[in-house]
This record gives sequence, structure tokens and C-alpha cells, in this order.
Amino acid sequence: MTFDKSEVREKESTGSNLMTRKIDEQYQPSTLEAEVQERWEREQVFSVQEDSAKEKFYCLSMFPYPSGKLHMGHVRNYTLSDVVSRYQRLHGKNVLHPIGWDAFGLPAENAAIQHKTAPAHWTYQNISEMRKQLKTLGFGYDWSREIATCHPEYYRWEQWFFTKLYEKGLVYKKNATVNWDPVDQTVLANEQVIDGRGWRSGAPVEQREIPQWFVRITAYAEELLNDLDQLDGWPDQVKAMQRNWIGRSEGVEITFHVDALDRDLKVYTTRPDTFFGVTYMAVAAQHPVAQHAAQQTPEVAEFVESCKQQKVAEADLATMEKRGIATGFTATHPLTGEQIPIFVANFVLMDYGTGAVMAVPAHDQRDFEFATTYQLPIKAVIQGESEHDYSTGAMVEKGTLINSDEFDGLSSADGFNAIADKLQAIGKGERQVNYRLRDWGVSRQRYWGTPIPMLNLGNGESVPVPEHDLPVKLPEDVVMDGVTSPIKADPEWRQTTYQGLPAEHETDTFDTFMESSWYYARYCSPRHEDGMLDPDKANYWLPVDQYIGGIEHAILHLLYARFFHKLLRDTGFVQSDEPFKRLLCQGMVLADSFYREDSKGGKTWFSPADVEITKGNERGEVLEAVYVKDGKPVFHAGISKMSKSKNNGIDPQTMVDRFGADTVRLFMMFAAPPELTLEWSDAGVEGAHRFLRRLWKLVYDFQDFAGHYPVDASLLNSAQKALRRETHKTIAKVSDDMGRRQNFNTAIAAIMELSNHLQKAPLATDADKALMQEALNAIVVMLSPITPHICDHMWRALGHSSDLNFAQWPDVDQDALIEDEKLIVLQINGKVRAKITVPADIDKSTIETLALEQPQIQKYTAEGTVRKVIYVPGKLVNIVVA
RNA sequence: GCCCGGGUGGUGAAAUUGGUAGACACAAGGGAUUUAAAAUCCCUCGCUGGUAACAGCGUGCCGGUUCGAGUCCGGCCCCGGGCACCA
Repeated sequence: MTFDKSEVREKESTGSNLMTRKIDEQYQPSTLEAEVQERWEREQVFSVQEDSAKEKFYCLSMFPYPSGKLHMGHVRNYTLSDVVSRYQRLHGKNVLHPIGWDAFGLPAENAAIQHKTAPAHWTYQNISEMRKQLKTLGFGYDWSREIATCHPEYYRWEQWFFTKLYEKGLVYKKNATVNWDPVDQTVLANEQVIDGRGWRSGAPVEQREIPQWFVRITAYAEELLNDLDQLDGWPDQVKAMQRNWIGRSEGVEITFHVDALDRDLKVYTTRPDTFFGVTYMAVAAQHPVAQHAAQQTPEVAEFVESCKQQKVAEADLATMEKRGIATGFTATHPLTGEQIPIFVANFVLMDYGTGAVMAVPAHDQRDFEFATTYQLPIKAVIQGESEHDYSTGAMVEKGTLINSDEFDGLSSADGFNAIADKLQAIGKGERQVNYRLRDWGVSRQRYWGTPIPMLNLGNGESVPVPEHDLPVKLPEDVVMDGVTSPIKADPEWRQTTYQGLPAEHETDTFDTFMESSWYYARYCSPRHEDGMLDPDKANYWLPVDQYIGGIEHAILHLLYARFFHKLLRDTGFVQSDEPFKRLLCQGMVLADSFYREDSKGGKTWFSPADVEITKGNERGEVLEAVYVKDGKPVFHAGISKMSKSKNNGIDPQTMVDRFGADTVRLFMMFAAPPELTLEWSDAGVEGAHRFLRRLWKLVYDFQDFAGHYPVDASLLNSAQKALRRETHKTIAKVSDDMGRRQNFNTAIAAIMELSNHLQKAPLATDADKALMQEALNAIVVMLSPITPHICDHMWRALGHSSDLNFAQWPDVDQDALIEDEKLIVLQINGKVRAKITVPADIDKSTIETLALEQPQIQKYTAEGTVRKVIYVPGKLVNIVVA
């Protein structure tokens, strides 16, 4: 594995021998945190085993790509999962909180070229650096379960699973389009294509079709869609995004006939009710009809060729100019017999659907725009409620069919059915459920990834690598030339035999989403050597109770992982249908980004840590900035997601060194609720630090009284009752905020509020001391998930000898919450005009009378007539005056 | 372009089920302490008018529903995320 085995020790059987201990007057995070972390590691506090006697809780954050150093996005993510884990442990759960490394990926190849090293070496170094950082932040991981996806003991099971899927018919090979750099002779990732050119060569990128492996995710489309309904613990927005992505639609696949070529042309439409409005057809450049036309007409050939230059990303497709050219062929309309002209169009994709569409310009906006450009007829066949002006655009709403022969007068819904039935009856159409979701292309023409376990035989066939030959290991000691993958360049690696005959290993590697689709399950039995998972262990821990990660993974990663879970279920490894019960999508951590343009028009990005803002406006926007090292200006590219590509990640280590991990963790949780974006700024960190110092002082001043004063609620005076009410209201609020709402910022605010009160509370009597003890106990336990190190020390100063990690969450004393009086707001026409304090058990008529007697209210009631009085019990009285 | 979010003081934010807009902090200003500074403590702090009491305005913009709207509905503007080979 990627970690140093010496770091994993057996959990010491005796447990901790903690003692109560006084704290120093000065809060010194660096020594205090190191001491606590050292104990956690020595006692293996966070290592867990299956325990049927305890309720389990599996808390997981998305594992990091080992890019070199932790950035604030990681800190946010891992602080959140650490807080949730520790919170659940304090509620008596058996908590699994693992960590590992999403270790394959493109950046390692780039870094290897840049630093003249091997991707493996660079990756392992980063892992060891980042592991160190995670430890200084005090995250309570079960390090004995650490995994790295680039290790053969991990990816061998992924390879094995792929061969199983192949046997089940869930894997197939087909041609698919890639970005091809004609100068470097290599395939480029989308992010390596900048303004249509290769990032290194600068050559215009071309589309090229190459054979690639696909996993049949569409076979699970219906289930992936339906099971979203069981995910009560997922944010609605993420479920909505997945629903739209899967994009289920009901329609009809219609068969046209191209007489001149004597072949069928199939299209899919969700609007068969508009079928009589078809005025042209459009096919993809790679479509056989287009290919035929290209052979006959030079203009078409030229157009088809030009389509190779365009990008394939959906965003580009949607925004680019829609172009096309007539093929000269026509298709016969199955119902009218009309000859419909066929165009080649740049916005139709061969990879998607049938590679051809029917166009109804009157009722589809894109078709309308194309028809207008090429002066094609627009035939209205749906009548809406009001007259539609066809000079302005398409009429896309449903309505009543017109100009549709026997179907005239039907509603769109009835027309849909009638036309579908008719087409079906004459063998020209088939009702079909379609998905926007496409099968998952898993082939990557890169080196640093899991080798695809397939063999290419001399006869052109492909077969899976036999089980006993797995894993197909990726050589790690390689030299990168920046163009060709080392395994593609190495004939020895490629060559092998299959059943005595020469064969070649597939040299493509898997999409790295493959590794991240099942790591959560492997954590349950990370060293299992007899199979992909140990089903007993997997079924004890799974599903993950709380998954936490960036919103940027809302669609792809989460969909693939859900898909894999269903595959694992159908292979017999797990029993659950879904991998992640509850999901928290944290907002991104944003920072300013700065760049300079070089002579080629490329951008060099500068870290915000090295940039000084020299001029800003009153709204806090950056107007001018310079790079500190040369004093020359840089451009401000706005505030964006911290990323490697924009070099605007901020190193948390500096902050940890200066203030301690607890302060950084506290600030991250306090600055914003988890789902919102968080704009990093150094301001505020000091405030968090000040709060911890004040709390420390509070405990320091109290510690000599600690452990001797139990609360007797019957002996409290009214001020003491009020303070105790504060304590228990805070416990109730923090419990709800941290458990149900997961709004840690307001939980912290509530704790701050209570501690502000405590600073002013007297310590004169035994009852005062008892209340202080009770309140500080509660604060220390409730804050410990967020700032565990300082709380560990304060806990013992408060007279406890138990391990705070396994302490009990404080209970709310309902009796302490009872209030004798309430503050009621008095409104006139919805505006606050007065406030009165009344007995809590006051009845409606008494308070209404009381309200109307107030001078502040009479001022307004005198001017008009009281029409109505609304009383919201315990809250407000609204008097409607006209 | 399509899908999904977000927009509230100088700043980060709070207001959980339609019921006191701005909790808790940051920054700023004033004061105490100090030889001085740091640290700490106290006070002020949405905008406008007013000595004040108080009044008017105020949650991106326009309109609607309601006794009452930051919250619900309709239309728009701006910012961010995703769009299938970044992870």
C-alpha cells in the first residue's frame, strides 16, 4: 500500500489512562494539539471493528486527489466529516471514518513531465505530504483502512469486476469521438483543448473516431431514476440534477425511407403530435446518408470535413452557430408520402440517439432558427390558445392539431397516441422510452490509470484477461515523454499470449471515475485478499450513513457510484440498493485568481498568496494587483473555485502553524453554512482564535472549583434559573443544528452566546459554581467535534478522567426550559409598534385587551377603526386598522 | 444554450413551518488599561432625518397573493457550479 506500515500499530488493549489535569493560563495550541494527536495515534482511538452490539455509523468524505498539498476545499470537506463523525461517536455510535487517495489521474502525468520524474513517484510523495497535513489538522480517521487507488491490490478488483461485467454483457466496444492533436499525435482531454487548439502543440484539434470500451449504464437508467425517490437524505437540488441528467422521455422511433439509397432512416421524437409539420431532416456528419452524399457532392464533403474541427462538448454544441448543407437526398414521410429534404447538420451527434433528427420548425426553436437561416418551409400543425406570430419564433406549447389530415382537432396528448398507434400499425414507428443518459465510455488513452484488463487477439477480437492473470499491473518505473503513454510505447509490456496464441494487452486505461465508484465499499474490508469485498463486513457498514463532498460531483461521480452499487448488489456483494443514505454537498471554497498572458495567448496563473492588491473599490472588488516577487501587474480573473488550473488554492498549513488546527477548523465551520460557497479570507480566523482564548480563560478561572458542585435545580434564584435556561436552550439548539440541520455555523454562534453570558456570571455561591460546571461541561462536549484538541484539555481541567471522544452528549432538562414570561410583539398593520412582556399562560382576550391599552398602540387606533386583531400565541398581536 | 444553486449592513452571515430583518462574528470608530505597543476589557455600529423620543425607508429589480413576504407565486438582471476525457 501507499502508507508506511510502521505507522499502523495494534490498538493498545488497555485503553487510555487519562487523568484530570489543570491547564496553564496561556492557550498554546501547537504543543497542546501535538500532545492530543500523539495520544490518539498511540491508542488507535479511531480504529473500529464491526460490533453487532452497537449501532454503526459510516461517515465518509470524498477522498482527495493527491495533488501535492491540502487546500481549503479539502479542509472544509474533511472538517465537516470529522465533525459529523465525532458528533455521532458522542451519541454512542460505532463510527467508521476512513480516508484514502484517488491516486490516478492526469495531473500526475503533467507533473511527471514537468519535474522529470515518474507519475507514481510524484503521487506517493504527495500522499505522504498530504497524510502528514491531515494528521496535523486532527481528523479522526481509521488510518488502518487507508487505501490508494493506484495500488495493484486495489485496482486488481476493479479489473476483475470489469471482466465479470463483460461476461454479463454489460461491457462493449464501439467507436467514439475523441479530441485528436494532429501534431503531437495524441488524444487530448477536454481541459487540454484551449480555444480549439492543443495546449502544448497549439495545433487545431480534430475529432477522431477510435474504438473504446463502454459500460452499459443505460441498462440501469430506469432504476437509477426511480431509486432517487428513496433518497430522503439527499438534497432536492442534487436529485433534480440527476433526474434531468438521466432525462427519461417517452416518444416514438419513426422510420423514414430514403428511396434513392434504398435504406431506412430512423429518428426519435417526443412530439409525434407535430409529425405533419416535418419540413426537413438533419443527420450527423458521420451518418451513412451524409457519407453517401459526401461521395457525390464536393460541397457536402467539404462541410462534413469541416465538422471534424468542431468541439464535441455539449456546451459548445449548444452555443455554436447552427450550420448545415442539403445532401440532395430526400426521405419519404410515412404518412403523407411527401419527399422531405435531408440536411447534414453540425448540431446532430452521431454518438447520441440514431444520429438523425426530424425537424419541425414551427414547434421547435432550434429547428425554427435553422429553417429561417436556410429558408426552409415552416408548417404550423399545432394551434395554441391564442394566435401565434411565426415571424418571432416557434410555438413550442402543446395545443390542438391542425393541418394533420385525419388527426385534426385532437389535443396534443391524443394526437401523440393516435399518430403513434397509426405508425405502429403500418410498421413505421415504435413507441420508445428514451434516456438522455448515454453509456459510460471508460477508455482513456493515458498511462497513469488502471490498465483495462482486455486482450486484443490477432483476429481482431477482444477477450477479458483470465482471472488468474490479474492484476494487469501498470509499470511504475517509467519515463514520460509528454506525448505517448509509456505502456503504449513499450512492446514488451503489450505482448502476451492467450491460449497459446500471441495477444496484446489493451493499452488504454480506465476513466478515474471507475476507482472512485466503489472505494466507499472497499473501506469496509480494505485488506481483503480473497475478493473485491468481504460481504459480511460490507453489509455491516453499508450503506454510508453520511457522505460529504463538493457540489461539483453532484452528477457524474454520484451517478457512477450509485450505478456501481447496484452492480455490486447484482453480483451478490451488498444487499442495499443505494450506497449513500444521507448526502451533504458542501459549497466550494472560492478565492481570487490572477493571471498574465504570455506571447502565445496562454495564461500563467499566480497564487493569491503571492499577489498584493494595490487598488480596490468600495465594494471590495479588485481593480489593480501586482505579483509581489517582481512588482509587476497581474490581471484579476475574478473569484472562482480554488483549483490547480487557476493556481488559486490557499495553503492551510500557514494558518495551522500560526493559530492551530482548532482555530482553522472553527473558522471553517463558523464562516458559512456547509452548502454555501465560502470565499476564503484571512480575516475572521483571528476572531475564531480569540473566542477559543476566551473560553480557555473561562475554564482556567474555574478549574479550581471543578468537580465539586452538583446542580440542585430546586435551590436556584431567578437569575440562576435564567442562566440555567440559557444553558439548556443552547444544548437544545446545538443538538438540533449539528444533528438534524447540519448548520454548524449557528451551533457555534449559540455556544458563543452562552459563553458570553458565562463570562458575566457570578461564581459566589455553590449554586453559581454548579451552574458554571454544568454549562462548561456542555460547551466542551458540544464543541469537541469542531475543536477536539483544546476541548480534550479543558475536559480534564473540568475534573474528568474519561476520554472526551467517548463522552456522552448533554441532555436537555425540559423543566429548565420553562419560562414564566414571554415577550410579545405588537403590530399595527404588520408593522412593529410596541413590545410587552406578559405571563406565559396569558389567554387571547386578555392579551388583546392589554395590547389595545398600550399608549404606543392607541396612537394608531385613534386614527382609524380596528377591523381585526390577529394573535399568534406566544409571538405577536397584529391589529388591523383602517 | 440547457440543468441546478446563490444574491440580505462596510464584510461573513442569522431569521428552521409566512409572524420582531440583521443573532453570532469580522472590520471600523470611541473609551479604559499601559512609559509605549501588543493583548485584554467596555461602548457605538443598516440607511436617511432628528439633541432625543421617534418617524420614514430597507433583504438584486419589477409586479402579485396575504392581516403580515427575506420566506409563497409570475416576469427579469447579475454571479457561481455542472454539461459526459479536470477531479
